Amino acid sequence: MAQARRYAGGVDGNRSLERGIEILRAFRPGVDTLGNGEIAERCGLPRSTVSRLTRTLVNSGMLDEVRTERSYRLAASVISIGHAMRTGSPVLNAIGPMMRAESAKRRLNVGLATADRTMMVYLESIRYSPRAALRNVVAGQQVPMELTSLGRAYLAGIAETERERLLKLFKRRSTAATKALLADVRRSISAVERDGYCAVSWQPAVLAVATPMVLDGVPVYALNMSLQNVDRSDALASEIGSYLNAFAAKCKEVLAGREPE
Amino acid sequence: MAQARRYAGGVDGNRSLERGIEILRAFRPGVDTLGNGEIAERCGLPRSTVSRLTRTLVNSGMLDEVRTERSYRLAASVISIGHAMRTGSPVLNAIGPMMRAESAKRRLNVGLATADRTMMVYLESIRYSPRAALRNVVAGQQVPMELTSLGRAYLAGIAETERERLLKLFKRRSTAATKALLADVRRSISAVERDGYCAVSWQPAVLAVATPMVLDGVPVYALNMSLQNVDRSDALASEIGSYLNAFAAKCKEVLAGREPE
DNA sequence: CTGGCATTTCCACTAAGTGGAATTAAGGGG
DNA sequence: CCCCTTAATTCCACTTAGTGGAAATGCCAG
Repeated sequence: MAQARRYAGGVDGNRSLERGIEILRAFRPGVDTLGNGEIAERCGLPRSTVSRLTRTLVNSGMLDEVRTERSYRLAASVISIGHAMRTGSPVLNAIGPMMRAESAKRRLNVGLATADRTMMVYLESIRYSPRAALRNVVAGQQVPMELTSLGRAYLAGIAETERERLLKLFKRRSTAATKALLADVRRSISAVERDGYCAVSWQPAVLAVATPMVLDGVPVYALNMSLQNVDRSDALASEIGSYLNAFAAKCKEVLAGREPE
Repeated sequence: MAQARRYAGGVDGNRSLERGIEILRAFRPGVDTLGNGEIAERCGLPRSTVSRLTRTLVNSGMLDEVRTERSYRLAASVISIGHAMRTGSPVLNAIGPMMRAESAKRRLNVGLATADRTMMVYLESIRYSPRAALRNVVAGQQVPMELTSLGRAYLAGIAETERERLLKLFKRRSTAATKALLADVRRSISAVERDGYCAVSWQPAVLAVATPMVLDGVPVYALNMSLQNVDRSDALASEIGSYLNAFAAKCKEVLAGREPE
């Protein structure tokens, strides 16, 4: 009744399109090919519907058909759209070069990310390495929001209602240690409010420190700096934190200055 | 009549999904934000329809709304899907590391691309630089098929019917020099058939040599090697061409060996 | 405050999409 | 080699979900 009618002639959106996007999203690192049956299961859609939608996606160039195994793979078009996204991102364009410089100057990794549902996705990640190794960019890589400094900084940066919505989702999906985890997340959020940054080591021997970037006209981003092969220490965290605060301030300045194009 | 009915209850696909994808595609490097009106014009769709579809794309996380200027931007989700594509590409996974090694060994740029409609899109591009500079990856970048060695190698690798279809499209869009250009394209295709590779310099002082990679179960790819700041010379082209032929052969071997997973 | 432009909502219409059932195609033993 | 299982695709009657013109709303500029 009060149940807002989804998918009538109007306000709510387009069902087929939503479903098609959901199919594309079903492909993630680790699932390189999917057959119609598997897609139907994962997305909760009737098989005949999936069959039609995947055909459309193939015709539109978003999926490649793997005839031999009756399955599909993401097509190269998706990376060209991804490239367009990076190219068109004013935030990345403005501070990408600054991130590179900062990484070299401070001798640590510098990353920029924003949210994709309950994950954080890197727009850029500059890995510092003395020999300037090649593998710097892992743009598009996702890390879990609730476990990472990036994610927690993001949570600290968004509106409260949205934050609570997300926290509920984590509660629902985390199987174990939920209570403790959520408390830890809230502690990180408080840290951001107090110090401007939060520090987390969700991967062994990696210390990561992140801060939110709240700007006009774009989603909330998070900046991080991280170091490998170190022990967590509050002194180190606060040193990196102060670098990060200074860097974030500089970035915001630049973005405020060049935004009004 | 004979006009195959598009968009009935079946065989041809889904109209809304196709349109939604077309909207995403309207964002390309150079067009960072688009309003509904502009989208409507570019995609040839009624404005009210675009309004609904963009809303859906926002809800699905593919577009970000820029309230201040009543327009949209590609959202970060698209790069996470792009990342999944690269992660799931068996070809890129297999030969990406080989490309890196080859680039270092031969001291030149090595690229891997495939087609997105009438453009070639890089899956990977290893730029050789003595100081191992950072900016190596331009994955997702597009270059015109008819003007590049990559594109012409690709054309040489695909089925003839498809090739002729594409050539007709070039004829239609090229404003000038069509005759000469098409002849040049055909010359390159013959070169591939004769020598295994073709050489083109569509950018000043860059010599690029490319060869097709025709494999089972995946689209046709093209590999290229290129050098900056050189004069075009047949001797140089044939030297690089022989490197490329050898490298491509090695790649095909590896791919044949590890395909049957 | 008013006029012009752009976007969104409304709404009657019906084509377009849906999904269960039937059909076809694809391996895998026997 | 052929049958049998399993999965994908096509059919088709149904009707909902999407459409697009027109009206309404919202937004700036002057």
